[in-house]
Amino acid sequence: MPLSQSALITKLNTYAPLTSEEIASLTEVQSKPIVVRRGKELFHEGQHGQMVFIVQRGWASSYKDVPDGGRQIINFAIPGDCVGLRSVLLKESDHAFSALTDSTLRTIDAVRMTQLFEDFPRLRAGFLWSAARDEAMALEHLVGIGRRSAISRVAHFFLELAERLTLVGLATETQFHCPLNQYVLGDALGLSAIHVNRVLRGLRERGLLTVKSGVVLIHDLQGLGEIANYHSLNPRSQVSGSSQTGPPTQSLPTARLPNTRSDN
Amino acid sequence: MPLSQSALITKLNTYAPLTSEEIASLTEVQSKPIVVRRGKELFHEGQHGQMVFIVQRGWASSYKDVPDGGRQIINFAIPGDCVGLRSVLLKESDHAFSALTDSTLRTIDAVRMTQLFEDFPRLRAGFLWSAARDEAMALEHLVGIGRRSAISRVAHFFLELAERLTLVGLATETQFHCPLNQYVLGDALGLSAIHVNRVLRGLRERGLLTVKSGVVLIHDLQGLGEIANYHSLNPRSQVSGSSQTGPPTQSLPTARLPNTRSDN
DNA sequence: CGACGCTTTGACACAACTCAACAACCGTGG
DNA sequence: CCACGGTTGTTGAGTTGTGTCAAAGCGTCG
Repeated sequence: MPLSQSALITKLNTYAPLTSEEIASLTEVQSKPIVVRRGKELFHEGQHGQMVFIVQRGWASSYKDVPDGGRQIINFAIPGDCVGLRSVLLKESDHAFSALTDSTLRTIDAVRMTQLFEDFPRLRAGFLWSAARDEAMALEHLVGIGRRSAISRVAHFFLELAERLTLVGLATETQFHCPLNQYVLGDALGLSAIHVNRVLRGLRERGLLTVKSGVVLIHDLQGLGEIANYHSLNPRSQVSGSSQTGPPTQSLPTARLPNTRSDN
Repeated sequence: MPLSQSALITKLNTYAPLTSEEIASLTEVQSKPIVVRRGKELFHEGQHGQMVFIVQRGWASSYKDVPDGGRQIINFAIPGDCVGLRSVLLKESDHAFSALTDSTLRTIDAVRMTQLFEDFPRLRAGFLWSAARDEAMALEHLVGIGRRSAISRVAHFFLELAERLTLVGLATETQFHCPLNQYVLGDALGLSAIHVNRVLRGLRERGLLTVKSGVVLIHDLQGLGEIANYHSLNPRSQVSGSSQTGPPTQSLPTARLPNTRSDN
């Protein structure tokens, strides 16, 4: 069984060990591998998406277009990731999904997915748990864009990416391949591509991280963790961004409580 | 049955009509109403939150603190809203949750919730659908903060709020009560309170919207919809922000595709 | 070789933040 | 009744982070 196939299983196993029957059924409901070229739109916002995609090889992204011509990337999907669960629940997709590189994916039809979940409640629980985890990442993303400086955002992004890639064996402690150019990074981080460039230069000059021809080198995990104030998704591999070190990059406003009675 | 109690049921009914047995059980698993003062923290980030909160009266907020002293509000909970489902799935909460006004809530214990979902799959489906809807809102929020100008964000925020409040009978077409001060708004919208003030002035001067002593008055729904580029959560009550009208407030960068082959 | 995609840099503009001060409002207590 | 402090809203002046525009450098590939 190829790595990328087992990636999803490994992930679900983290939640609760799967029986061989569950694994067999999960494999069985999946379509044959689909190979797509980079740029291929798998589904668009508003589409009545009745299927889930599982990435086996390559990178993809979930995003929303804004009418002014820009877009916001919500999440990058890497091998082992499952995209579109929420779209199935909502009957129509609230975001678009495209391949960033040439990729291989499998799909699961919504109906078969539903059936699978009825037959194997533990699989349902596992998928829900995985979806909850993705949502937690999206929230962290929200906080980053809303309340963190550009440099902190970028540092945070690469740390999270490194951790995710490590989980599926696509990164070592200090380096990984990353096919995202600065335009794409900008769209993900809510920055202009040019500013991404400046921030990357800053990180490079501080000796923290280098991005060169599609390869990310992490020179100073600790230092990055401090700038990013990164908290690992996995409790064990905590980077421990010491919360009191260094001058705050930027001080941000704290809200006082509203002083209103409830009269609803 | 008080309005606020029926709000959740109404919401779930939108997904699929509930039987009286389902309604009875849903009511039965809930705790007695809990009355809290404004500022009360219901749970904090990282807490092993084994319960779900349902707001009956008052306003609350989900948020994450950032170490620099700022925070990002993820969502406001209004009567009928259910908070903490994801926390139950993840075993620990990825955000904090506090009352913004004096409020009344009910809780559902995680264990009883699980049992309820096993007994009534349609209730489970309803809750999941509701959660998916909340997440769709959070994503829209993400896009707003990442890719929209301040004025567009604020306009969008109030339109969405108006729609949500209308659904539970707490707003009319043109006005509603809103206990959020400018500091809180800033924390939600990724802006400083002072800038919120300036943006509100802008909206007022354009004759679009007024906020005065806790009451929001919408003067020009159409105009707001255009600035916000708002798309209704409910397909029927579309505000139809005409996508081609007016000069773009701000033009934003579009990413080109990365030119990298997949070699994962 | 030229075309293309991507990165890098500089100069400049502007949106949003900070600091500081003041005004309006409200409940409390003298 | 008025003085008071606390909270919130308003405004101005100055700063800064980030976006825009423009141009050049540099691999890679056909």
